[in-house]
Amino acid sequence: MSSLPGRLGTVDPTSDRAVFRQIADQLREAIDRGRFSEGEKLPSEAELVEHYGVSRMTVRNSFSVLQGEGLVHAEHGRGVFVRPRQPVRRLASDRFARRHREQGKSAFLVEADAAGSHPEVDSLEVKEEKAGRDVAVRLGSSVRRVLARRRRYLLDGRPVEFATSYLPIDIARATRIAEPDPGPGGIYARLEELGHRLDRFDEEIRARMPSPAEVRTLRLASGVPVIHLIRTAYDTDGRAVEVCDTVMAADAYVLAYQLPAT
Amino acid sequence: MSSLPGRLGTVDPTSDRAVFRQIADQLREAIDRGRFSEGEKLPSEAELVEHYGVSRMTVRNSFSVLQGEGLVHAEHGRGVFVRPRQPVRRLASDRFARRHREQGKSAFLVEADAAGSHPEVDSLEVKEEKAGRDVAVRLGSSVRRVLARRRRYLLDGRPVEFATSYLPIDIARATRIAEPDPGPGGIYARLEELGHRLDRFDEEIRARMPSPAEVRTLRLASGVPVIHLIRTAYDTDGRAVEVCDTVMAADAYVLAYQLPAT
DNA sequence: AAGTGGTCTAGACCACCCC
DNA sequence: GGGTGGTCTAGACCACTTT
Repeated sequence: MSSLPGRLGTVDPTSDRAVFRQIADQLREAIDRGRFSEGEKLPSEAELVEHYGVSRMTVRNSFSVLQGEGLVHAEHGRGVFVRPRQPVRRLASDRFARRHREQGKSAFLVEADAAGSHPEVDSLEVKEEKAGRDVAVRLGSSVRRVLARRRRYLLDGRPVEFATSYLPIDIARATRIAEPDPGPGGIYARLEELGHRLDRFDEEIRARMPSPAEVRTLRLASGVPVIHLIRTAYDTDGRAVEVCDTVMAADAYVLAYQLPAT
Repeated sequence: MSSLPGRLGTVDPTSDRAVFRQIADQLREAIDRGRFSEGEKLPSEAELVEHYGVSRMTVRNSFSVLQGEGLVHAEHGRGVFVRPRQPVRRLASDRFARRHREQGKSAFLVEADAAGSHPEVDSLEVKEEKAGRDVAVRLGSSVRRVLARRRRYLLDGRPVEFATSYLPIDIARATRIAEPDPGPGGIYARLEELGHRLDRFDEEIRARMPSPAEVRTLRLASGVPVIHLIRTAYDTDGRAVEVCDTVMAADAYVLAYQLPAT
């Protein structure tokens, strides 16, 4: 006989709770209690069909519940696995402090190296374009054209973040900012050299399910939301000099802020 | 004939892309382009079965894709509807500033009133308990027992946030903090009166799919993630005096932080 | 070749909502 | 009562992974 009865119970077809929910409940509890550990393969659909005496669609339905919760993921031809918790990248609110800018390398690379991960940046694209609505609202409606700097960040080969910086064209055109490599300290260092001493950042944070495009770009498993962060940088004249739009795989990030209790 | 051809196309069963994904793509695009507006009912399963010439499960499968993306929600016996954008509550990083504490009412009530919404707080529970691991880590491992203050926040009848404050028992026991109504300015005002002048807050932000319990408590639609915020308050002695664990319906919130570019 | 999940069909019965 | 979504069955064929 199957060894499943040891880890899973039975279902009650007469219960008010749908059978596929009962199965999902049992699998969820087994995972929570560690009876299936991270990365471990769950019983196959066929095994569960046999164990519970239900049709295959019922079993698949219960898997889809767990996938929606981000608890498991399916691999075609291999099985359904307990989703391992991802290595988490911690983003501190002082990550743009001037003192971190003095070194040559970007915050992302330095940080990841320190954490023992292998960081990469790809899909670098720098181009002029028309400011979208969200960008124009934040840079000021007089800004029609912007320089957009897009890049994707990867950790140990896994895409974790996709970011686009938008800068008013009158500030960025024909400067080092418009080049793929903006040089040591990144674009913030260049902005300050251009006379735009940075004064403060506004950050807006939302969370939502990803669009199909985001699922592709970040290779997101089902049941993984994204954190959408929009940062606006202001210089000491109060002018918005950059809007950075960042979409992060939520299972890879913790954002940390330190606030004074003024 | 059905009037659907005007808003929806046809599918290609020989395509590599699964039929239910093609249908989901078309519905998504129609929604994005406003051919179905917020709150509007999508064609019924039966209509789509007829229009596309596929089985009902295929249509349902495409609906479930869109539900997972948080784009639509189904109402039993009524239909499938385009999810309206929720009224959004903006949480500013200075919401705990001392100047906001002088008034009598809680930040939540004042803010919501100002925004023209009807705020409520319920499920108020105040009790002593053993500090959980996450709480003990932040309050300091010497803190074994805590006072827990739980409450749920609603906006216009919709639950949007569930929060629990944990305070070291030696600070909170037998004070106004241990009462359901902690009085004007809330527990932070009481903490300061007790000699714990607040110095700073640490906030950690994560996003993930909700647990079944959170789905119930916040009456979350499928495809809506939660924002999980853990705030630790420190007094001027550097002691952690409160940990507040907050779970928010992600579609109801934007978190806003203002950071100095030091 | 065997086992796995991915897609799809064609039905069935039920529970809920609205007229 | 008629329309809607919710659940479930019992098959079928396919694509992918592993042996």
